[in-house]
Amino acid sequence: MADIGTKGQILLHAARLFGQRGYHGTSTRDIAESVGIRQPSLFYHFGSKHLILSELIDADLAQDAERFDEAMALDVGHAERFHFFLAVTSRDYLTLPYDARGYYGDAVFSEPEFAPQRQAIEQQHANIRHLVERGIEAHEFQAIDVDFVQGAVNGLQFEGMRKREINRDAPVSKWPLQVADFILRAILVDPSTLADVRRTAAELLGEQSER
Amino acid sequence: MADIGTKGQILLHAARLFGQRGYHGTSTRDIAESVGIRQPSLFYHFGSKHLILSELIDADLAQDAERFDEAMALDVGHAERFHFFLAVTSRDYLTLPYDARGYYGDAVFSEPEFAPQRQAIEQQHANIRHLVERGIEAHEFQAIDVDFVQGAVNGLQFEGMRKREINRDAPVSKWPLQVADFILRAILVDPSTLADVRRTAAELLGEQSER
DNA sequence: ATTATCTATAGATCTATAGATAATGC
DNA sequence: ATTATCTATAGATCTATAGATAATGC
Repeated sequence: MADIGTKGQILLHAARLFGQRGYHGTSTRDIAESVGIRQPSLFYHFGSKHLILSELIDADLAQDAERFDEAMALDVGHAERFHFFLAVTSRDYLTLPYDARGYYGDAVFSEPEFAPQRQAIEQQHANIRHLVERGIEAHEFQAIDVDFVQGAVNGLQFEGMRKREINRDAPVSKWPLQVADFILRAILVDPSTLADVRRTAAELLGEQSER
Repeated sequence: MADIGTKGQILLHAARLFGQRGYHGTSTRDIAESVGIRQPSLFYHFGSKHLILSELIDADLAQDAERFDEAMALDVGHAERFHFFLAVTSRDYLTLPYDARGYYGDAVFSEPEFAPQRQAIEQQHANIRHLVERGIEAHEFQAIDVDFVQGAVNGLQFEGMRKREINRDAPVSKWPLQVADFILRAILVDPSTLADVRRTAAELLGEQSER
């Protein structure tokens, strides 16, 4: 285990506490106590409480954007591309060193301090809609409401984070492929092709470094 | 519009604010100002802040339990029963006079004051698993992980509430059937039967009073 | 000199209680 | 008498700043 320093410790403990109790349910004193320092010492590393959350989210969003580019660069069918994207992002969310549960779900994002993050989240949603639209155009996916599918993806990814937080021992390793399978089966024109799609996408997933 | 009295106004405004900013992000002063009374006047109607949230949740959970009993009493196949249950509960969540978004998603539920609600939520999850298990035994549903399906149902229902809160003008009326269709298509042994399942279930839904 | 912590505390909240006040209903 | 509000405020937070202190590195 690498030494992540006090700043890293703050991010780690803040992420866990925000996930468990929400942003407003966690005080800077809670975070400091968890890290083992005094409350004002936090402000040496972060200018304000909301910058702790911003830094956590920005890391997640940057990774999501990278995963979209990776998926777009793949020379495979739209079903395989979307399956890979869903599985890899679901896995990312569950394996991040700083746990992301409670972030997006937390209503705190409607506050003005987080306007830049809201914009990045909207970009991510547009990326998902784009993947689904291409699949529909290629007649691999049903002519389904792309906004609905984007919402379903969101809902399932949040739920994965929530479940992990509630039970740390849950068999999280199965979740990413379950999410990808579930969504693809629901939208594929021919669900019987799912086994093939899954095989190809799972290979791509295996090649990915888990970070 | 019926006169709901000050207590009803408090529930209405608190529900909206909890949904927008979370429980800890909403002060009793915020609620009182929204209603148009002074902050201490809230405590004439509710003994404490957390009793406002408890009352809101209890109403939702009681309705969910009723819907499960209704679904179990139907003399139809397991696919139709589950489709009906998903559509009707999704619709309930979106048409409640006191809006439920942010409640379950809010991490506040892990706090000790809400232990009774946690127990009722766990019962609701067990009900969903029961519906899926019966469908698997009857070979109408694939041999899918019932815990995963329960989580997917949760994730989609939360997402519906979230989307409504963000955009009040969103075409919410389509969402309940979209959720039911999406989940059924993903778990049915033979997805080509979905159109028939949907027809039967949608009729049952139409017979239901929207409350 | 720089880095990273600490103690002390300002000033702004927050929930909840005490007790006064006014209106309604017997 | 009961119901529903109000003003005033206690007492417990919360975020953030000021300024002291100690350790490390030139």
